[in-house]
Amino acid sequence: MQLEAIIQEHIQNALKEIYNVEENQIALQPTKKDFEGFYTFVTFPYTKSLRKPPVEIGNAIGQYLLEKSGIVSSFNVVQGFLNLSIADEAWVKALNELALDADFGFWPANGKSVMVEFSSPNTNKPLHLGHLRNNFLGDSVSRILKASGYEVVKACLVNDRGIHICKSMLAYAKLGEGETPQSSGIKGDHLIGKYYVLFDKEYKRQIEALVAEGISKEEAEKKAPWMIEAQELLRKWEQGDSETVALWKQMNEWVYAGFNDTYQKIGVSFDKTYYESNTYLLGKDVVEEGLEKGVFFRKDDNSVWIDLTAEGLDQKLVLRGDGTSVYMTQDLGTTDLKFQDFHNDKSIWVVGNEQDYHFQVLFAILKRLGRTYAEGCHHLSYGMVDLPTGKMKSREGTVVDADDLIQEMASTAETRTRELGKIEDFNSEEAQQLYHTLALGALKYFLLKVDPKKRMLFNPEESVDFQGHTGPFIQYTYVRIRSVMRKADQQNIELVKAASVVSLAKIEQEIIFHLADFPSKVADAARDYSPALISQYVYELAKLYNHLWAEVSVLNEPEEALKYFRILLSKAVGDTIKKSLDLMGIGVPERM
RNA sequence: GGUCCCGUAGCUCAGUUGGAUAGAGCAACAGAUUUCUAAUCUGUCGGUCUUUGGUUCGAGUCCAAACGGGAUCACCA
Repeated sequence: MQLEAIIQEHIQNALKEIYNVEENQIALQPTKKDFEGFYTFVTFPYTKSLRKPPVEIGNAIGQYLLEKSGIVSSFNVVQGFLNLSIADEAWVKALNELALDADFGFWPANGKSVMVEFSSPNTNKPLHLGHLRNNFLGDSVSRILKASGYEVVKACLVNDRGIHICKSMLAYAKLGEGETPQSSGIKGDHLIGKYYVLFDKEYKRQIEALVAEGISKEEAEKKAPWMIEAQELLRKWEQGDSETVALWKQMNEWVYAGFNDTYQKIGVSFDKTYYESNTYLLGKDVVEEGLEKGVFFRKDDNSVWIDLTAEGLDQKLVLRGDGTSVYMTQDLGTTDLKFQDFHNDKSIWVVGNEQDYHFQVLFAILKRLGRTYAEGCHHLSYGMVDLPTGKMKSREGTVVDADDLIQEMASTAETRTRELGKIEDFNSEEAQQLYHTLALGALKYFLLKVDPKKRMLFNPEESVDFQGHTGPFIQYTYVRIRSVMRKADQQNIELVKAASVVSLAKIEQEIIFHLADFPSKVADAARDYSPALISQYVYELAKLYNHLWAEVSVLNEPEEALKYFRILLSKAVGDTIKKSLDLMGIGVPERM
């Protein structure tokens, strides 16, 4: 049983026995650094009902805990704050319980399932920094939900059709001259992205030319020859024109080869992939259903709408007058499909905050339609990643490309590692593996440590660091621990329960206190869909351990019992760091 | 203009759901290595928590308004 739970139970009993008050929610908080103790119970809320001064209540409960709890070693009362210190035997007992439990921090299956949809790339351009935030968030949230007891389905909806794809196709057909990833040596997704940029360049030139002839900009955007041709291409694709479809398939193959490479590099995978080319016609039956139920209505031009003004939203189009789909139509269809496929209790969409409104509307419609799964739907909205130079735009080529960035980080890791010269016995493959682990650790940690809903600024010059509050800092702490564990192993020291005779330093108590908090942190992170909570937790843990490291020695401790205790403590910290980083999709090296 | 999100140290961010004297990292400066990995540790410097009201024993946290930044309000996806 957890220390916190034990104390809470005793406080409950104390309130009952001393004041005859039944209280089922006892809130404890960590004691502030400047005060003596670990757990603090605030008595202010009880002063009114008990009609006693806060200090008196604190003293009475403190005295009770001291006598009856068996784990409170001393207490002090400051104003209405009852601060409790814990006996060393209780700390050691807590460590013994958590250190030897391989599943510590993970919650048992709760019988519920959740789908996390993320990544959802467009097939006309390679992944950039913004996509990385999406991918890392989705992957990490999936891991966190799994650790908290859910069965998780990771889904990806590939946006593989539409006018944007046709733009790349058109530019390629006009200018490609048969270029292939093989012939050019360019990665497939980058090759397609190149033609997307080329389209945009030419398109802009055509607009300017038309404007120069006196046509309005708006008109020019519609009348530019390449735009007309791209739209023609889309029509042909929808009609199944064999030549168009063949080109589309060819270019898709290249893009997927490129994507798979990147996904593998960043360690992201999916359980189910949906392709929009298969699902874009779905949803029309939902529109029919909505019309029958009177949820939707038809306007004179035959278009179908929903009126959501009662929910504080607007009227929203769900089907065009000519009977063709819009984004919302498709999403209604795919959401039904996803539910039919997996019957998930919850469904999470990891999508940027520019689509907040879309999801508000989608969820409102699902409720109106009486979908049973509507309650479990959640949009995990995250802010953009901005550059010092402004926004990233694929069309204009002003993006931080994902592959380039990872490459750059790996070479920074290499430079740094070489300077330190600690892995000279590594072979080339081992070294490359290490640089990759460090590069991704730094990048993932950097993108995940910030609250998802905040937009973040990425300064390539200084943002991603290897020192301080970073992934490599935490990886380094793990490496130190592994070094100790290897040496302990060489000395044939077995990992056993620590004896309770040892007298602990404050920092050792603090570490156990922090370790004991891990399971509830996992639960919090799952509840809030926030990897940032895990990142804060593991950073704090690494800092505490480094503090211990500077203060005492593990293996050179002369007192045997204390030495074994510290080895066990080190193991527990190492395991918890590894688990935490794994929840963020970050790997740990043995040495660095 | 309507709606939503954000505003904390020079910079990047925490702040455990309303608790004590608001914390980290970076940057700057000063120290620590005969000892388990110094990608580390210790210290100094740095604050009108955007502003003004309100709620109460108590507000960075909750409510209202204003100001500043962003997103969105397409028969694009």
